[in-house]
Amino acid sequence: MESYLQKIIGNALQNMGLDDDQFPEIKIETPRDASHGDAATNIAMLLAKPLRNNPRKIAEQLVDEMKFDPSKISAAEIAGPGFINFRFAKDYLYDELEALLDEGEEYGKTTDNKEVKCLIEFVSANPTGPLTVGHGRNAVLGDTVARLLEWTGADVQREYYFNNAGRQMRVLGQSVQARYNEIVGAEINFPEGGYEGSYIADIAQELVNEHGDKLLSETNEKLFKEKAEAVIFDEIRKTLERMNIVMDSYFNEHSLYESGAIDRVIDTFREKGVAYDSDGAVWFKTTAFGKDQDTVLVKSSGEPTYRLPDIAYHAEKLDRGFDLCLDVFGADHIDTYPDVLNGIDVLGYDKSKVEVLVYQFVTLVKDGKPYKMSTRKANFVTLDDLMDEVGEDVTRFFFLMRSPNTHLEFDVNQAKEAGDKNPVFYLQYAHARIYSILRKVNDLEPFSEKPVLSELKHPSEITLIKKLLSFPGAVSNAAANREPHRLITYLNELASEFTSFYHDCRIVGEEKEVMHARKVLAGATARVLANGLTILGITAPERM
RNA sequence: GCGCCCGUAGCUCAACCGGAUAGAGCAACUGCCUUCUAAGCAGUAGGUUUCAGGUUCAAGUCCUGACGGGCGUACCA
Repeated sequence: MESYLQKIIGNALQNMGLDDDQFPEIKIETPRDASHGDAATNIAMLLAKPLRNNPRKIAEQLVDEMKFDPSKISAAEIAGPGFINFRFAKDYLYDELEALLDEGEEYGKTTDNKEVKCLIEFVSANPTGPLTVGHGRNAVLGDTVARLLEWTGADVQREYYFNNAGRQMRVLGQSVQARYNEIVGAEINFPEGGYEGSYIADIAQELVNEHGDKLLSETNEKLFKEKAEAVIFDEIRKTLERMNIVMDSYFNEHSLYESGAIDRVIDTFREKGVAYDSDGAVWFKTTAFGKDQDTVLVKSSGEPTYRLPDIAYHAEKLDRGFDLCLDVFGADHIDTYPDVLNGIDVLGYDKSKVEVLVYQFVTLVKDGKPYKMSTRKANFVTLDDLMDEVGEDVTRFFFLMRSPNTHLEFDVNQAKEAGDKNPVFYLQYAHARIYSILRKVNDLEPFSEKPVLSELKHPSEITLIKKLLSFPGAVSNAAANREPHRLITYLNELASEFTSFYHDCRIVGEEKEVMHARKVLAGATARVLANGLTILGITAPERM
């Protein structure tokens, strides 16, 4: 419809004696207020200055010149300072509704990102402990953006990047070793800044069960570390699965050292003159890119900082042939992003293929009070705990509810409410309610013939149809902005339009043709709700 | 100090590329269950979009400055 309108407006402008390059892009938007029609353009106002004419006069002339198909557009009106408002013909709505029904589970898919090979890296928590609420937003956001991209035609790979070689992992191994020693009654050497969570003791206990006290002879933490990593990763995978998230690949940072990718970055940086030695360390000349200070790539101890593998990792991803590499991370990592982009740029990659999705922090609120969390101090709330308490659907929904770049207040009390205080149920309830009606109608009346959709003419029916038809646009808008909450906003509006229809128009007991058409409309609504909830990774129950 | 994000109803937040009368939910108030699910619906009330300038036909949205909050600013990840 949008391209159709652009075409007829373009033709009209040419009839007025303007060439293609003499007028700006014709933008079609949906007016906020339904009384302003179904689509509008501001083109007359944009032309007011170049044509040195009153926008309303231009609009009048345009409408005179415009030739539209009455089976698609029923009216074009001039309003306000010079908007041209269009109204869709009912026949158009019925045709599109029929197309929606044909597409079924596929309805809402677009080709915006067709042929785009995309890698999205998210979660990427090192295996030092269970996933926490903080990781939750990352996980759900990443997965849902992945789903949105898939719905718009992209080929998406989900990747988890981790590091099992650093200092933190060593401390983790030492922490487990200390607990092991504690259990078998030997001397405890709990490391400074060690991990205090109870899961550490659980892992140690497992080792005791498997090996008794034979591991007392271990001189370093290696074995303990490996066990901890295996156990923790297993838990992380389970937690993700519970949230409907399945990774396609796990990428170990360490492989970048083995493949020589790290050395190649340093070498190239030296060649290009953006790396130098000083005080025993290797520095990246980030001041050349506008930063206040240069940045250390390799510490004087010989250990690289995380920036170096980050750069090598992004180069590696682009080597794998992705058109788009998305990173999801919290606001605290924002500073590394420019370094990585500048780094791969120096290496000769197209940095426009790398895009970062930053989200702000989550505050867990319970009984009106915020929680402070740290994995190391073990005063965190795990994602599993949260899901146990409020459920998987609610957890996903709450993480997606807000724009990624605002702080998220996760109110556990509100999330726990099974009733009207909880926004998740509103969508699920509308879906279940439709199924309840459909069950009833199917019992009463088996419909074999095609519905007569033109029976749908009540304002609530028409409004609902229009809302259903804007679903693909809502998906593509959410995908383009990488903002799942936009889809939630849409689904809330849809559920609300449905309840108005439910309120105004009965289905069961109506005259046969009307009942049939309304049943089909309700079914289409359930379809769109289900498709939307699928994108969000939330179930669409048939009974509640 | 510098960089990034944010400031919208009592609270939590929407508002697509700058568009027409700034919208929801919660909380408050008034009604509605012998009729398809009341986890719902209809309605009332609630706003100088933090402030001051600027850009233009049009600013919550863009620019400058101030104020307030978050995060970062490590030879930590």
